[in-house]
Amino acid sequence: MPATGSAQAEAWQIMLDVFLRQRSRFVALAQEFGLAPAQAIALKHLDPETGTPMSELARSLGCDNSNVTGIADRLEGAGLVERRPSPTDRRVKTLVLTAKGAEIRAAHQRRITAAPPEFQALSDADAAALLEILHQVVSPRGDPLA
Amino acid sequence: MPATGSAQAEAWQIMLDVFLRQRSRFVALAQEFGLAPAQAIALKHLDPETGTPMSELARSLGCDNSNVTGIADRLEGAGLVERRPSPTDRRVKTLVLTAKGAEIRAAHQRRITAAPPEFQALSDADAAALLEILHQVVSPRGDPLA
DNA sequence: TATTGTTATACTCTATAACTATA
DNA sequence: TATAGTTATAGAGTATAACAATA
Repeated sequence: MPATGSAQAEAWQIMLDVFLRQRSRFVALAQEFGLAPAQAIALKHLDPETGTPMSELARSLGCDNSNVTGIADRLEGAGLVERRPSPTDRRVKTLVLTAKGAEIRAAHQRRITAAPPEFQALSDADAAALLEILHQVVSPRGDPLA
Repeated sequence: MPATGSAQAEAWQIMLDVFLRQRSRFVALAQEFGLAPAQAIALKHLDPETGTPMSELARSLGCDNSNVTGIADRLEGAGLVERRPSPTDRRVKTLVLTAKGAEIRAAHQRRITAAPPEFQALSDADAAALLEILHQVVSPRGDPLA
């Protein structure tokens, strides 16, 4: 069923289609690293330098604090993160990547950010044009699509 | 951290970013219709004309048959689908949308396919160019990104 | 009073394995 | 033998509500 309406709407609908088709790929890739999908997303949101307070992670993930407790439990159980008390606020626990966690996070990021063949097949000119247009949609700074 | 490497890879990485940002939107939208995320995706995959055999739905969703049993239970409990025996194979049950299910499916599709403001803001020329390039990535026929 | 993290509870999604009824 | 759907079981994600410690 072809998208009807403006070119803007049609483009969006194709993007939606791409999302949907990538879903199973994302799940399978996370699994390759022994991660459940939410765990992979959580790892991605952890600051590799400073670590990230649990409540901040909850906000990044758009979920409840109580949910993060369980995700952190499992990541900690797998030896990928560590709960560290905040020096400035004794209520806060900061999730910090272990060496193993940092390694897995980086490897997963490398794999997931590698362009699929269909993107690699674009001509340089098309890729450059695509990049420029996407930059308008997701402006480098600011709150794109938020 | 800016994407490094080819324009192809950079474009892909921006697409990934858009996916991630849409996640919570998708969940919230499904919830507006009283649907869990997987239920919304299942509804989308049901053929509104003929209905869809449960095992075919399992393949579309990339999950096990046993999983579809539960999803179908809940959709049926909500009065959105009906299990109907196949006339040609007595092992098969076809999931058919009820009137209410068809309505909710259509309304949800209308909402989710509406382009976000950032896409609507593209110039007609940019939108047309984007559309053309995306068509190369997801070719109208064939197995894009599969 | 408000926030952080936890616990308890409940529901959904998911897979595996065992089962049935068909084919 | 193989497939379609179910059931049982288990683990993961999610939210709400209640709680202790801290701000």
